[in-house]
Amino acid sequence: MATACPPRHQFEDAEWAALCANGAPGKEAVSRARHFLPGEPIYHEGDAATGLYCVASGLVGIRKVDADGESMLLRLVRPGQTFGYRSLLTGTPHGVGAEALKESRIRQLPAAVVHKAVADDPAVMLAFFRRLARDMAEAENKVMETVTASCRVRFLRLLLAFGGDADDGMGRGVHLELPVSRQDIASLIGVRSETMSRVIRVIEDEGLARFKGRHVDIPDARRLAVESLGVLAD
Amino acid sequence: MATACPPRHQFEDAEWAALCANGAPGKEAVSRARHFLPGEPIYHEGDAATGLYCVASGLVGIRKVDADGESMLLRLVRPGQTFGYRSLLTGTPHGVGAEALKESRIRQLPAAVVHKAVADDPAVMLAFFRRLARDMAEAENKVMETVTASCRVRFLRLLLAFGGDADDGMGRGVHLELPVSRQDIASLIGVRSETMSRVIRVIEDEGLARFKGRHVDIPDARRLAVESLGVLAD
DNA sequence: CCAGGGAATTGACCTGCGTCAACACCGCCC
DNA sequence: GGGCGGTGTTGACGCAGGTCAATTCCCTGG
Repeated sequence: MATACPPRHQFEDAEWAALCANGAPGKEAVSRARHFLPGEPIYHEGDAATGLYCVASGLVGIRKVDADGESMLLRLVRPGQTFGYRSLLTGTPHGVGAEALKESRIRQLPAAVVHKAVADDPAVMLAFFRRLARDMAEAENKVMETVTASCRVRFLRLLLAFGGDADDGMGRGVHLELPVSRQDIASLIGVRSETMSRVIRVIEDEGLARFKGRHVDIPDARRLAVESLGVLAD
Repeated sequence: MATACPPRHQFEDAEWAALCANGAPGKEAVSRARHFLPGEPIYHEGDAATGLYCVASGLVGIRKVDADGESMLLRLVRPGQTFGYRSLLTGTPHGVGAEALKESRIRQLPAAVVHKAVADDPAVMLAFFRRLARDMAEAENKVMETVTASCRVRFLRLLLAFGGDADDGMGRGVHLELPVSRQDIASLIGVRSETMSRVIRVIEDEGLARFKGRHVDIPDARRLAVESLGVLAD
């Protein structure tokens, strides 16, 4: 998946663009923006939907807690992406919670505006469907991975998803920044934070990557990509 | 709308009903039916979508294989439910495969008919969105479960989902039939079949249920439901 | 500058589940 | 009947990763 995306920070999602184009010419009029601090919840599991959200800047995490209070980070929502559309469109309570992971600026579109846009233009609904289909595919991959792949492999794949695949071709050496805390990373791949530490240590010892705070240096991205495929005994 | 088939086995899904009402008055004309034997594939991962499917009778499994060839059963599709709509509507190749788990009768609606129905009536798209939202919620639950719950608990929950919660109130004693082989059950909860056998043995020893072939007797459904919540101390 | 608190790391220990291998069961065809 | 492939069961064993506890690191506020 080669991603060529320089201007990626604004309205890259089709449905949000459609909504703004459709809902109102002066989109600033209907879309309010709010500020959230790290850890601050945007909505809780079980809440009724009140609108549609879009990350203007910062980072949002979609979280779910199960019966025994165990919580897990299901996915990240990056700048330009919308979220909260599912329960808004189905009219059911949120099945997951959303919270700011970094200081974030979140645009919100009132439910009425969204419903009007959906009613006015059938293409909007299709755009949301596509978005949900992508999320669904990712969820299915996640199920497979957590069952079949070791936590080491899952972490390597996450690194790639974070941009470790941005190989500069020959410059040899990729640098990236972890978007969230290690605890959250652990939660994303479904392991304890202690295990996360150990895995990172092993990966450093193998020379696959170096970790300093949230900075990661990957000397050989190609090798890391190969390792991320799992131990398929050559 | 209920013409051809017996009581509950037909068109219970909103979107399929809408399609038939909408697409053609004489629906038998557009909806072809085919027979599949157990294990027979309906479509493969990576195939392009050619139409929409609905289980008239039998049972269908949605399967996914990962890079190393490991395969896993993601969910079951029961009579009356549609499947294959996702890649049809997004225009992308199937991300998962579908196969008959029992001898099955599958109705198929050509892509053109579905697209016309979607274009004619916006409510159809919404119905599909709702369906996908339900599937997505289940996928998210599955992710959580595989990470947090033991395989014993996951199996108990699956039993409940299979109808073990059909408590007759006072008659004390629920009987149900496993819809698939033990290998497939193992695959559904993401464990090896050997582990599956052992878990079943433990559950029998605890007196939670008795297994004979595909028949299961649950003496105390309430107790099983409690156990399925996990080992939350005292 | 130090104190305090959360994040991260490390160690010791234990167990759930995968793996490998052997075996039992059960329908099916010759 | 007798071999036989597929499905399920059982045993022995190893290890990945969870758990508990102690320690260090880092950041922020006084």
